[in-house]
Amino acid sequence: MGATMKDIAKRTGLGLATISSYLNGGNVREKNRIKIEEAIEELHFEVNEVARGLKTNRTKTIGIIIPELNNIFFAEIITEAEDILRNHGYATMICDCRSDEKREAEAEEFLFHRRVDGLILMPAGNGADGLSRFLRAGKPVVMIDRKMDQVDCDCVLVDNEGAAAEAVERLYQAGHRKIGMIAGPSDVYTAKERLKGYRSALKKRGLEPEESLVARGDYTIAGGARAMHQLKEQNAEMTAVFISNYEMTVGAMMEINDSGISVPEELSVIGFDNTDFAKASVPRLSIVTQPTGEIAKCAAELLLRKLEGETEVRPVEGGTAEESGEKQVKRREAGKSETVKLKTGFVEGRSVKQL
Amino acid sequence: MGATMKDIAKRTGLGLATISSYLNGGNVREKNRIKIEEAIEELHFEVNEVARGLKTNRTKTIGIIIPELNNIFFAEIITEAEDILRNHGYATMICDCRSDEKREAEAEEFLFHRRVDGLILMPAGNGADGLSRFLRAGKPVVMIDRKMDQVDCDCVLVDNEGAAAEAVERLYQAGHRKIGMIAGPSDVYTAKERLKGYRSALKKRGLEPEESLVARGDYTIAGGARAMHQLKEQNAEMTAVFISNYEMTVGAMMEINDSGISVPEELSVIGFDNTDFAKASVPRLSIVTQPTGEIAKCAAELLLRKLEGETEVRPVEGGTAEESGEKQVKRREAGKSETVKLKTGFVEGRSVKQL
DNA sequence: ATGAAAGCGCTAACAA
DNA sequence: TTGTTAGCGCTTTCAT
Repeated sequence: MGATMKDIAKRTGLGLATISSYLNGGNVREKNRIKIEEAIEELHFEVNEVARGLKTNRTKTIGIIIPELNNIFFAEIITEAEDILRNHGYATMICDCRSDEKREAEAEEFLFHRRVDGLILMPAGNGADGLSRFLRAGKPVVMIDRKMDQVDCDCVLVDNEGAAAEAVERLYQAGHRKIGMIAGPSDVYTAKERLKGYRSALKKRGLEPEESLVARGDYTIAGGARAMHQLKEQNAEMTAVFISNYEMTVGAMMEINDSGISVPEELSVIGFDNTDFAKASVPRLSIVTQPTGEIAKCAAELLLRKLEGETEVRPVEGGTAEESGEKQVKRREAGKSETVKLKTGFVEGRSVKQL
Repeated sequence: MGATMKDIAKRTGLGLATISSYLNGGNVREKNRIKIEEAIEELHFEVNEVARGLKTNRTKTIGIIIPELNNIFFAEIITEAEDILRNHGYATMICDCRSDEKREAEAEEFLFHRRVDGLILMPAGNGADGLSRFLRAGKPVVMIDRKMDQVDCDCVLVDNEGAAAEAVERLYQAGHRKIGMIAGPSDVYTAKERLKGYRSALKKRGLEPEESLVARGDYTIAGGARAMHQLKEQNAEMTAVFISNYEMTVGAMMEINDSGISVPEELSVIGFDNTDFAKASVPRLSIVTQPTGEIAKCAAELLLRKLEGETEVRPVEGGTAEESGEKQVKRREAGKSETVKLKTGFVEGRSVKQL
């Protein structure tokens, strides 16, 4: 086993409190400081954060629960969040629950037992029971990409409705009138919002949303391909399609390519997420993008603010200062839960034809 | 604060040891079991794994250090590894070091202070100093996708050389003779191996590897695009190209599309990794694939075996039994470090033209 | 500025 | 089977 503070104390002839004080940046006489540092060096001492956590009741660890790590949208958020949190001394324990409610509940319990100080989660299910233990224990929870009315916690959302509406409006502007949509699962928050945006954009232009123009996918590649197939079968006159998440965009493109449809000549396409794929597609895809970095930043900051007791959360070094003009903060109850809704972006490609 | 074992003891009138015994699956009289369970229920007791970890000196936590979480290859490995480890009661702390040696060293220190029981890492740098503390403390380390002779720890590798050679051989078989390669950074282990494979495959066929046919990328999208550009500039007669990682494949495809080169008519292409992208490309890309699931499984199992003291590591439920025929285990020193080298796969697309 | 001592929530002897 | 007790390595009063 490694050396402990006790060993350092013995070695230097100093008391435990002095060592502790030194380790925590307290004042120590110069002479002693040197002695301590020598002892630490010789004994290879390294603090035991576990013991510290037990004593202070703060593990400096954040739990993150996501539906799929193996998904660029989530992975990007995690990368950024982990970076910010670690810069503030917090470790992150990530649990991938494979979009499964049961696994999600297990992850909540698992992380609670490990006494994480806070939680960032993107719920797969709708049940929020598992969160109660965190809330009861006064541990902050930030929800991402989903909104649950029964739960009182901070939320970081994206303007999904607006994003979908914008995509449709762009297609309308380009002269399209028969605009299809590949929608997501009817029980997923973001999917509902995006569908709402599609419909409202059409209505705004006096077009009646036709049921046949909406195909349900399940946010997977295979589902996207199926939905695309169905859409073409049912709508010979359709000239454009809006696909409402990344995986389905990939699937739809596969189907489009396989069936020899040429984009944008025969069909205009607006996809979702992942600039890389969009850029490498032929032709370059026009897509709605989500501000993954901003999402992570907001979530981490919301959490840190509660954790550090509302004291200033220093901006992470190197973080670009004021790009947050696009942030709309909506306070719900003073001092209580906050909901932040972020704007989406749009990357222009060559997959939309001007009619 | 939540209830502790002491509270349960008081509430039931039993001793601490009895509660502990109950919690750890020991024998407790039926009557008492019920009393304990009632108390746990009423007091909302949940074990404190931090305290347990302090006492037992085992945190049941594994550290994972990777160059980029935001990278499908790594993300897939993590997903799988996290799943297996959690099924064995281990949490995972993931540190993304952004391919930066300094961050990597920080991560090692960070995780050690948190007393992780073991480490899985894919080193960004070549310095292995940070690992010594783990090795000295007797904590198992498994290295993935990289081999460092100075370090004595388990390794899980992929037959990179063989994979590259196979790709080149396929191009040769299709009649190509001027075969280019987009290689990775000259200081990265996998990149070196893949380049070696390219060269040996050519030599085997009596072709002398020409320097101009190899362009160096840096394993990024932008680098892949640049390398592709350079390759075409320098080699008008080149009829095929092998691209040696996923990001560069995306970049190269972007460049190819932008410059109007048609695949495979004018140029045959074999890419690397990520089946989804390959399938959604036009035409479908032929690619070398890496067995991410197997890599994760091997790494996790190697770790668990050391952790659980060489006792049987139960296969995770649902894991397909004997697909491991392709696994070549090479013992280096009995009972000491093991190196596992896994075979790559190949997905046939339509990006290679038969000449 | 430094030391002594108590205790965070748990496990593990050892006794009973 | 169950209870008592002593720590795991640290922080934190409270003295000095």
